Amino acid sequence: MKFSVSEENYIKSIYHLQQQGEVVSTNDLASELQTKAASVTDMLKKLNGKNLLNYERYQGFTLSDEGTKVALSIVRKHRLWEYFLVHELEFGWDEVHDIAEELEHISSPLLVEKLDSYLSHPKFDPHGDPIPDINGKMELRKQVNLIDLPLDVEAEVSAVGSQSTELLELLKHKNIGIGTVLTVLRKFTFDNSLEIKVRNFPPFSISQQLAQTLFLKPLYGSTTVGSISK
Amino acid sequence: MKFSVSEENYIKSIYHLQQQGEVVSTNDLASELQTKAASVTDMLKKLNGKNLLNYERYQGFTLSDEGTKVALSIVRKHRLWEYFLVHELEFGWDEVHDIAEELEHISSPLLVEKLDSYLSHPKFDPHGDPIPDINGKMELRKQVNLIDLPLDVEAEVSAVGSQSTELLELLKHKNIGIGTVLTVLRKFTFDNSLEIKVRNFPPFSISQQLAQTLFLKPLYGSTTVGSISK
DNA sequence: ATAAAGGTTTAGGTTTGTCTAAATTTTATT
DNA sequence: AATAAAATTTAGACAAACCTAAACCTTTAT
Ligand SMILES: [Mn+2]
Ligand SMILES: [Mn+2]
Ligand SMILES: [Mn+2]
Ligand SMILES: [Mn+2]
Repeated sequence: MKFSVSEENYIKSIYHLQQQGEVVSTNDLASELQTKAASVTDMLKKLNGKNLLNYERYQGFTLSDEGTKVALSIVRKHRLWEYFLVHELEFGWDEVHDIAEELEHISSPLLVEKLDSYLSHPKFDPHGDPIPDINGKMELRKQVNLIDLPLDVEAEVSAVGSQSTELLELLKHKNIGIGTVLTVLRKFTFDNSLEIKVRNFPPFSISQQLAQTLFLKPLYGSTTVGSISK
Repeated sequence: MKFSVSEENYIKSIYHLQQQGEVVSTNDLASELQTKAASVTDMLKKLNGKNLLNYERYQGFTLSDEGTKVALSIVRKHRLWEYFLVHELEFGWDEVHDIAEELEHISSPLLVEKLDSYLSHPKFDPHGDPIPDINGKMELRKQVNLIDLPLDVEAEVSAVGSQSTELLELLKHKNIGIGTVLTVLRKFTFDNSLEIKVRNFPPFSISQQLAQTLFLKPLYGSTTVGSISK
């Protein structure tokens, strides 16, 4: 089955929203896709007609098994292309999202598999998110939100919770990226800000908003499953 | 200025038709794009409104300077991606046209330039066609049609006149590709077929239809400018 | 020179994906 | 339980890119 760019973008967005809160609402999807609720309803009818959704009027919706398979294949393409752009073409990890948003719709399955081999079957994209294999299986990296990281535990930044330019600009300024190793020195309850330490830098502080978008993998033990971004 | 996939496909097709016969007709463009003349007229009005064409009702049309610039940038992307697919991803040169037909519409100019660097600024695509540089300039390879190649002159296949699967299947069967060096041993006037010799193979014969789609670069001297395919 | 043929454009529709405004259903509040 | 608020769907329109059929030019042939 072949889908339009629009259909694919809807399917992928539903997939991402489901990662957070099980059932998805019309308004949430509209705001995710920067469109209007009425347009979403139209598309829901179409996708439901193609058996990609579990959908009951007024009750929210989720992807069917078939829909999930389609979503995972788009996510696979998106993350493989991001990996290619960063590791082969030398883009910055903060520049690749919009380009991958287009490349993910190229339809050749053979292309995807050749690209995957060419890149030696990478397991994670440049934002730390796992790349589904051809069957939709992917590694679940054990991640902790920075907010939940205990004091003095060394951990490596492994994912960021959004790809907004604003966030990536701030991370660049603070010299934080995927792979950065840090520990939390203090937590301030007044504003939930954190004092953190990165090797070779003096300690500095991070706002609650920023900490909430960072996911880390503790270097020794201490495992929790966290949420996952695009 | 940003154009839709459809607009870009029209612009590129007009460019290719112009390479053959100066002014382009509605019907020719319709058949090139596998669409109907009425649809072509609709699009001509649109492109003309954007100053991409020289168009007068009933009189045919050509690309304006602006239109030519747009066309060359799409051709550049198409051929760079084909080069990438063949030389990096190990596709056969007969498998890449349709994928490049999609990739050529990815809109990031930075991506194109990074890809060009990554590939070390190739000058010709896998079908022997020249790749325009960022300013639209490209090498004009001196080519002769196989029909016009004198007897016993060694020449290298440098371009094929179409990308149809049927043609490429036949070329594969005969072990002819870009780079193949051959000489013409005899010409038969009855059916215009040719007896040719490729190094390490016994002589074999080629039909007029096939010879007409092959363009070659003589290895010593003997220069003519030939036409150019996609 | 006129008529026929061929090529091109216009008129009027369809599909896809979007929108605003109005109607409907669900959920929250008193 | 009734009402107000919020979320969702429906109704009706619109632009893009197609289509068929009919009308309109241009070219070719008698
Ligand atoms: Mn996309
Ligand atoms: Mn990513
Ligand atoms: Mn194309
Ligand atoms: Mn080519």
